[in-house]
Amino acid sequence: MTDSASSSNTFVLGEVAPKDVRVRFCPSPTGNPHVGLVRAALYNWAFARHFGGTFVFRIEDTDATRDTEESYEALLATLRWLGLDWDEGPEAGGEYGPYRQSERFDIYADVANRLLDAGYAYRCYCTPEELEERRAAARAAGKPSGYDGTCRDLSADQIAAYEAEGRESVLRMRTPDDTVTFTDLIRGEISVDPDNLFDFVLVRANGHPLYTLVNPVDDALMRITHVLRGEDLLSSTPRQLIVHEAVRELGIASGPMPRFAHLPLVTGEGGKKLSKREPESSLQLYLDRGFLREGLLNYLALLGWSIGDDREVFSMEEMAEAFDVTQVNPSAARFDIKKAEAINGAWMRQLNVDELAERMVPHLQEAGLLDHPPEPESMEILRAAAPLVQERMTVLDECVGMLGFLFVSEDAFQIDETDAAKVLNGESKQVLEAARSALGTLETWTLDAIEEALRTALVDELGLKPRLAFGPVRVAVTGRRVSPPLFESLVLLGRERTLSRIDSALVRAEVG
RNA sequence: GGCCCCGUUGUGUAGUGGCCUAGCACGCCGCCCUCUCAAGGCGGUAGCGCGGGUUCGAAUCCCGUCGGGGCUACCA
Repeated sequence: MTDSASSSNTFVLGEVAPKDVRVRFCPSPTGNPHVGLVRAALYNWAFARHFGGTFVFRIEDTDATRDTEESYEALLATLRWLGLDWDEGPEAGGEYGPYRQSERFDIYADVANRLLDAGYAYRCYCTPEELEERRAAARAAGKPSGYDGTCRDLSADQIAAYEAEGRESVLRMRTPDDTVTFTDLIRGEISVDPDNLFDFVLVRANGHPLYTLVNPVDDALMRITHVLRGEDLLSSTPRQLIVHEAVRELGIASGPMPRFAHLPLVTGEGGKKLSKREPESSLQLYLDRGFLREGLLNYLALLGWSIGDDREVFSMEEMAEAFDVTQVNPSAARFDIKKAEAINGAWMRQLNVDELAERMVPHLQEAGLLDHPPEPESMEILRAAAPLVQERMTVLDECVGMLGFLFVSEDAFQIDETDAAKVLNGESKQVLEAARSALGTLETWTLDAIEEALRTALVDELGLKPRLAFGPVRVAVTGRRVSPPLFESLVLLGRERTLSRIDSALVRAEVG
């Protein structure tokens, strides 16, 4: 280990032994998993694996009006698919469970009561309308618009009066009159003075706990040592630190305070935070297009972190080995689909061909080109075709356009109209006729024989430039101007289908 | 409005006071290779937001300024 790495470790770990590191990924199950979420999961995973610690997966489903079971399922499926394995959490268990907060409401109720009894929190009877009015006034006056403390020190009589009135109340945390300071592992010291810390709601009027309570409480109870999360949560950290201290003072939890690292936001086109409503943020989109898990993860890792050495393509094992949270770039990173595709392309080329063939199967099935399961003969063709398209694809779904001609039935075979218009015109007729007769009389259907026959007939005898010679044949047989190498394609297609497609194209050329 | 964070080519980054006339990758442009498209090779384009300090020396430290972003809920 280098000197700088060991000093960085001291800074990051403090008194925590590497194996005792505990981090968590705790999304709320609303909507589709998006790229920012996955990046956070990845960094937490890498951090845990780097130190040989524990990666906890927790579901923050405390808002019944927004959380959905589908989203929960999608979250699990996504992490599983990506290979970001968790040590504790849903379906994995663990000694600090349950890991779905909706199953922990009794715990939060107990903590809330103890906070109230000990005076760390108090009941607030302000109505939403009243709050909104005062907020607007404060804002208009150029002052901070946080809670003004109206119910902070209510007398017993006032409380009785409100209760008699039938007013509902929320539970509010009483924020101490001290500056809150903490050291962010990425950004350094951050402090907020008491004038900007306001009493915040812990429990709704309906008795359901809020994130402000459950997040720090569970982090404390689950003995989380490091919190790596998005920068959008930076301003809630001082409040959480206050709750952490309170639960420790009350003996509800013990252990060191967690250290925080706020990851840079992942932004979209306009430089704004990528919200889960925007389609390009949806992970599903990238899965459908056939991004490789290795490529997607690799690209996401690059959004805010670098492995150094002028190197960008690396495995998750290599990332875990090298990951240092203090080296994460604090500024927001823009999601660049072109770069993501380039990294994915690098992984595509790195895959062994049988693996590549396997991974193309679902995409070909989705397009109706392969059966469930695929016929053995089809798999043979696919495996033979894989090396031909491997360096021509950036995402798996491109195999549908690139290899469809090999699997489509003859009556469903279609030629791209735009390509046909450019290449299959009147002049191409003699090319196709020459190709037809050269291939028709071929004794053996092999790569060398096909190439020689075609070159002789079209290039030598007709005197055509190669691109003009092979273009019409390519379109006639594969249906597109862009295809795998022609001669190899013909070998895989077979003599019969090749000749019949050329015949069809000839008919078409005559009509056109 | 208030609070907080951030600021190296179009994008992601390397850089932690001299190795920087700022490196790498993607993108873009050109050339080579070539049966298409890719891949590959070669070359080019473009950056330390600005202004002050500190220092023999600053992309690196300090201050200010401008710009961008986040938060500002009985969401997380």
